[in-house]
Amino acid sequence: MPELPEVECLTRAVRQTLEGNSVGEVVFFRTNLRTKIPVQAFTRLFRNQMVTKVTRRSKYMLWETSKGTGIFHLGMSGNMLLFDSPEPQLKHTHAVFKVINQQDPNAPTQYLHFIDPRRFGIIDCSERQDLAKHAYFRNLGPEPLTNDALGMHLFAKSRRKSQPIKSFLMDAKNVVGIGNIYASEALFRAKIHPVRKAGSLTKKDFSNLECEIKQTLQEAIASGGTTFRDFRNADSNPGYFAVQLRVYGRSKELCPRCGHKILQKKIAGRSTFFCKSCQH
DNA sequence: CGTGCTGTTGCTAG
DNA sequence: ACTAGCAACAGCAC
Repeated sequence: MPELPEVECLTRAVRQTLEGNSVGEVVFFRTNLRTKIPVQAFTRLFRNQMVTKVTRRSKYMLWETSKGTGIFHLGMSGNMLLFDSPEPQLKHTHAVFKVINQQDPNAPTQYLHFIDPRRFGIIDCSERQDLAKHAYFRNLGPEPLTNDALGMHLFAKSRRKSQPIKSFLMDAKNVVGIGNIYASEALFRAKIHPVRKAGSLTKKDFSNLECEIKQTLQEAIASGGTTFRDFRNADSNPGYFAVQLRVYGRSKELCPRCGHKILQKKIAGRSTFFCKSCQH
């Protein structure tokens, strides 16, 4: 499930399936997810329209047609899976999209299922051209993987902030896509203590952190790409990739770098894992 | 059986 | 202005 690497891999899989094809019927089994699904508008946007682009911004997946953009978010437990059947195959299936294969009309019809047990996900759409100004996106910080001045940006934004660096990293106004797991992981790798005041970090700290954030996310995407390539497989079940997490979920185990015990502590209500002997 | 956690994020209250 | 806390929900470990 969905931190940025999971959303990125799922977006790539959906891109393979959907780009250049169109969505046929859409069936909604429930319309009250985190927000109300605009069924009418959504149908107008996709009926007999080719999906020209499938992209990711932050943890949102976007499906573009000439009429507008479908906006999807997986929340905490969302997933998309491809099946040969239009009937729900799993509990908590909220929507099914028929995929019209333009290239090969003889190929068996496939159906993209949207599943989300905790219903914290979003299915929405917009007709506007300047999507960046949409309420979902207008306050978002830069993408961590493609921004080449990420360290400097974070340094500038963090001046005079007393907030713990971990919370600062998880705030999408500063940088998107760093969730609870990868915040602990990136800070461990950068040897920075999670409760340090964001404003106390130096330029050098942030340039180091930039590298570790990028590597952590990229490794997760690389390892997820293989597990996820085939998402027409109910076993590609919601669950994190088989990346080795170095500290997350490993309290009381030994630090892989120095052998001290890994600690767990709540920061802003979220479990945080770190090694107090090698993170300063 | 409860009870307390869990991937997100936008709103509220201090 | 900043920051912590909470709510929306199902499922799972204990």
